[in-house]
Amino acid sequence: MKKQLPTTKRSLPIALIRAREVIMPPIRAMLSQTGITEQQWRVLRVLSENGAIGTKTLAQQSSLLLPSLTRIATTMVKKGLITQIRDKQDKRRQIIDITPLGLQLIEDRSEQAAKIVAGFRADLGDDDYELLLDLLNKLDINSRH
Amino acid sequence: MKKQLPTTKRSLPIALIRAREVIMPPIRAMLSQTGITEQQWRVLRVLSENGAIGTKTLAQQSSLLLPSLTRIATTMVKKGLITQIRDKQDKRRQIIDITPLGLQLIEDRSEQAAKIVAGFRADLGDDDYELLLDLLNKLDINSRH
DNA sequence: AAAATTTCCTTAACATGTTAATTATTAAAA
DNA sequence: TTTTAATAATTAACATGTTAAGGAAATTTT
Repeated sequence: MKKQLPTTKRSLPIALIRAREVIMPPIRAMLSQTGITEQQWRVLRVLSENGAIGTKTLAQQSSLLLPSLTRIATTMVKKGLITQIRDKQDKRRQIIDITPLGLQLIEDRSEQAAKIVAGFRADLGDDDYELLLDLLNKLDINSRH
Repeated sequence: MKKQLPTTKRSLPIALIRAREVIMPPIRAMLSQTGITEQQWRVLRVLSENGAIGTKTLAQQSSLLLPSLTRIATTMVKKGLITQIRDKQDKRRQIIDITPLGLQLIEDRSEQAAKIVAGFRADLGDDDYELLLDLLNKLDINSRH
């Protein structure tokens, strides 16, 4: 039996894009007040949770490709949001850390960001929201064959 | 009670990005054999399902912003995958249609694409797969306040 | 230890994402 | 009907996504 391609209305890749289109606008509106991008916000969030880490790890945890992070890091250093120091033990590595200014930015906006998240949670309902996160994570875990 | 921002590990925006990172590589591998991008593939899919439509509608249905579609359309016309004709009733509008070459490309790859989709469906399980799509769509629907 | 391989990161090149401004055309209002 | 407003699409500018290639330092082989 020949497999049929699902309609674009029932396509997982497209559904994931649409979901992001729904989720992001209020977050972008919030970020536009800060002068940083969605990706820069993710970098600050990861750093504030984990402290100083290598570029590669930071890229993975903030879901950025290395070439993107290289550029973003340059921008963020100029803005004074992060520092980038070469590791003395292993001179290939760069250690990135958040600055007080970066921490301040996160602090200033985290309540506002939390409210946006809470809004989506309320829209979808607590149970469905958690279920959605679980299913997305399951997709992630299953992929590590 | 002050709302807390969830960990990046439990963030919906990040989970959506990760899910896409999981889903896309095999699809990109398939597309790399065709010389078109993921976005160009979406455009062809939508056109093959709906026939000739205006640029704006096409952008919506293929989840692309108009400026992106403008550029993509130019590329695709050059490649001979689509045609772009100005509407005679309303000269502001452009009507985009798929060419036989574009249709051929879809046909040549749709079985291969369907197998990739079926693979993810199998990984997640039929029920969870449908549930995930439903939840993503629900997010979409609820957003139209 | 010299050569080959691997790892971390960067650079390059091109496509797309995103927001704002602009043009051309149509529709609506005064 | 002249002006004004709205619409469809494009252009511009900058940031990021994506793949490939490159450079420097560490690791492994021989």
